[in-house]
Amino acid sequence: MATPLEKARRDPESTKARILQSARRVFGYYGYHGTTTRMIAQETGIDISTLHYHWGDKKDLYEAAIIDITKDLKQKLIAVEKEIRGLPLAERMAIAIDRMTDYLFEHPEISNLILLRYISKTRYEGNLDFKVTEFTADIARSMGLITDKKTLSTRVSMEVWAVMNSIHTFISGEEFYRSITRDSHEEYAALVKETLMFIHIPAFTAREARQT
Amino acid sequence: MATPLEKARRDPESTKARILQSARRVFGYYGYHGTTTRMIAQETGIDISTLHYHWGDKKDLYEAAIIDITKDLKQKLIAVEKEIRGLPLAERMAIAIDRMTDYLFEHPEISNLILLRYISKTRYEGNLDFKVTEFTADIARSMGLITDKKTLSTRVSMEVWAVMNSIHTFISGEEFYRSITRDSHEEYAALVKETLMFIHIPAFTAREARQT
DNA sequence: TCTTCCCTCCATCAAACGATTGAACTTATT
DNA sequence: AATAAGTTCAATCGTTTGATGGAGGGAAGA
Repeated sequence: MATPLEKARRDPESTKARILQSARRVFGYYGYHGTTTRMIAQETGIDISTLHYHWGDKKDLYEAAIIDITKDLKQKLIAVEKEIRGLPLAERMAIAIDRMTDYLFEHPEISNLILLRYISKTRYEGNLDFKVTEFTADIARSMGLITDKKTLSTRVSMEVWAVMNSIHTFISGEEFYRSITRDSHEEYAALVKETLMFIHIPAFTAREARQT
Repeated sequence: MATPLEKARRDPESTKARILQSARRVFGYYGYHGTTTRMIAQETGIDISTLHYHWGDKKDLYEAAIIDITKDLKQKLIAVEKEIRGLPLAERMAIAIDRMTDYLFEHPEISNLILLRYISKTRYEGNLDFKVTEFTADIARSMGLITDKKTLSTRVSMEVWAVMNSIHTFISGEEFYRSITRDSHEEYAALVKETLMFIHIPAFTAREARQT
């Protein structure tokens, strides 16, 4: 039994899937309350009632968008993990940062929606019980901080969270930051990678050096 | 000639100031569009029309709240800078992180509102031309990354931004994060400081060591 | 051709929202 | 006491918002 979301992910040309794509972008840009169903309908090029026909009410569509971006992000993380497996720590982190920033710059709404969920609250009680824990464990394993999921301490997940959020804030903050520096997107993206590697790699390699 | 905001900051007991305080909290918690003027009025314990009498329309109040938290943050940064001046880099950063996290945990709406401005957009064109540049320069000088404001490169301001945003995300994300780990506030705060120092200090001290 | 099912839009509703009006109340000044 | 200025609130206005009902259209099968 396929959920509506799974059907939409399989057929990206369908109206249902196009609504979801628009929803990701608009929700990511303006946040939940800053987005109206009319905005999403207009972005998709359809009537509001068509939107409600496919996705139910606004809250349902929002939650579908959240789950959708989570799946995309997880998929990407698994791909990156495959690529860096076995490499030395510094190299592993450098490649992971490079790939993830590239990917998130192409899909900034992922970073936007994730950060918005951390920071801001909707006025409706959301019933999305996120599996952030196992999600974090995936990254921790990928970074070589733990060997299996059972040993994930709060301290380690905190470190993983710091690295991920550092990337997300740079992606989400591009428009704001570039409005000050007047850099091009390419300059900004290069600067982001440099800075992320400069800050995050030394901490983890230094600890590895201490431990061996 | 005192602006309305300056008057409100001088007399914290006035209705006008109490509205501003409520506005900071509610805007910070729900974001601009997630906040209604009625919510702020109720939080303050007054009627909506009183709110409009003192602060004009919603947008004006929002911008006053932004300016207010910016002034508070700047004031705190100056105080911290005085405290750490002359100390070695690692110690300087450790104390700065300690003081800033303590302060922001007491006023989480500051972190919330700052991050929300980076990430999410309001549907109204904001005319707050922020002096983020000189703001960033203050911190850079405080961290000992530059000696005077003129030499602030984009790269250095990027590093400053990364550190500040790292703190902000941990402050703003407390509720979200603790809903998973079930830690107490005290445990969380200690963990945040540890993690922030673990990640951010090595990068800067390593570079200092290379340069001397 | 007729029927059925899926999909789309027009028209519309009730509730929520930002904002204003005008009356009443308080305080300070003369 | 009388006047004026400053402040508060109940009532209300016009608009936006989320959501729905019902009519129309087109494809597939009988």
